[in-house]
Amino acid sequence: MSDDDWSKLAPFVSRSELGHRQLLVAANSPIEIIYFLEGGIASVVARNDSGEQTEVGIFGREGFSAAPVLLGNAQTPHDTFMQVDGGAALTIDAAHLREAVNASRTLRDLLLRYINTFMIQTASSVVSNAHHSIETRLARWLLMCHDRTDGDDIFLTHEFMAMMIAAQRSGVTLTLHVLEGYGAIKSSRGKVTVKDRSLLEKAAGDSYGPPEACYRETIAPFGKSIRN
Amino acid sequence: MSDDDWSKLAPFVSRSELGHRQLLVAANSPIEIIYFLEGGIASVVARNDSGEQTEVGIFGREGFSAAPVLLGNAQTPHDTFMQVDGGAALTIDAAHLREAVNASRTLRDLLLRYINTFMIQTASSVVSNAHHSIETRLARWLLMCHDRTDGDDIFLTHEFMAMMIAAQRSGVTLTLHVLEGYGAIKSSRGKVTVKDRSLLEKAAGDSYGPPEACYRETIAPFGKSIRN
DNA sequence: TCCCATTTGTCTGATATCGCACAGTTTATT
DNA sequence: AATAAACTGTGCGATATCAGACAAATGGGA
Repeated sequence: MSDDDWSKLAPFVSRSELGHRQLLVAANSPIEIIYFLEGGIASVVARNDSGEQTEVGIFGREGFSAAPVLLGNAQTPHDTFMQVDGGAALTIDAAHLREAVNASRTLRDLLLRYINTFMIQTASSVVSNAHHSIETRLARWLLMCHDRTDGDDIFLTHEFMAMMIAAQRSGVTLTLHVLEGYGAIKSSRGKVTVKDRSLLEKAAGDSYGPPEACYRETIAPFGKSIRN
Repeated sequence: MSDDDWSKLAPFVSRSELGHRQLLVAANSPIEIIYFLEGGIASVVARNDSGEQTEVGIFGREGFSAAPVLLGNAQTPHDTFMQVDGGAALTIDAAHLREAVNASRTLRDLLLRYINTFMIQTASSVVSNAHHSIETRLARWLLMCHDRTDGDDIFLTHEFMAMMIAAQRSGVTLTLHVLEGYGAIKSSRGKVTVKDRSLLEKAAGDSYGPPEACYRETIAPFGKSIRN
């Protein structure tokens, strides 16, 4: 982000420690505060009438919770919450952000470009849920988490991963063992450690890649905040 | 759209007849021309390495092919093509549209709000592909097509629907018979006729609704172009 | 009118995943 | 140290859907 844009935002930005599983955006209620993560991973989740949850996207340091606001909607049907703890986030009032974005074309373009990569990520999930096996989906998802994590440990339970990739918990346990058999990861209670990323990428096949490529091409040149 | 915004765009807008299955946006190549459909239905489709296609979204009269452009990307990993013929579209140069959108906040807000509903639609497809049966997915998809069609006939082959809902062709044939058994539709060669929309909605359950609600709340007030 | 390409109807077995249950293991609590 | 809670390992029948084949029907073009 340019110094100029930052100087416009800075007066309204504060910092907030994020709790475990903290809700950043509640479905169907006005969005007041926007979070720009400093670390950790947040999940955007759709909840259906019977309470079943499905992940439609994730973001970390590279992203923010403002997509609906920047697209002119005060609310969204999805919940957004912290999934992997990561300390704090920069926060700003929705109203102030909207104002700044309308005042600065460069800021607007940067944030909209991110929304574009997020859309592509969601589209990628449509494809994965449609055609890929649990093994492929899990590998893809672990890669996305790894991209947004410092180090190689990802702290999550099987139950949680199951929700994220839309599978049974027992299926996740089984599949983690398979990936572990490849030597791609090491699975232990509440934690998955990435041992050999290239093996994970092999397992994910072409399910992993397009959103990341888009990010590299359209956003990374303007500031490094995602790995690679 | 306001008269003022329209007067700014009008000089650059032309009209173009659309051919059967015409490609509106080709994946991974610069987007030059934006289409605003006057009728028919277009599909946004992801193609994977093995040529398999998966639909990530559809739009009709209410939409346009400019999402990546308006989000600051000159290209996209997805193809967009006409799926149900519908005559013509208004077209405009990507560059001119971008200019107009940057000049007019009201125009920008309107188009971005549409992109928001499109994102919600895609998110909804993530959920469907994750959790819903073929019957539910097909019902949802027929409803979305019906929303964007004049009259009750939807001209499509089973093969095509299969691709759209990520299922086998034979599964679609079977499921159409089931829906026909309910009295919801009538299926004939190359055509599905909606007989009782409420029965279709019942079959779709909560898979259908959120994107449509968002459209009604944030866009419909500013100009009618989708049914209901 | 006839032919041929397209579309649809209907089978078959194979299989990935579900849905659930329950036992074993690890961590937190007191 | 004892107990409870959370998490993981594993098994098994049920089932939706796949994957593919083939025949029947339809409709447009020669």
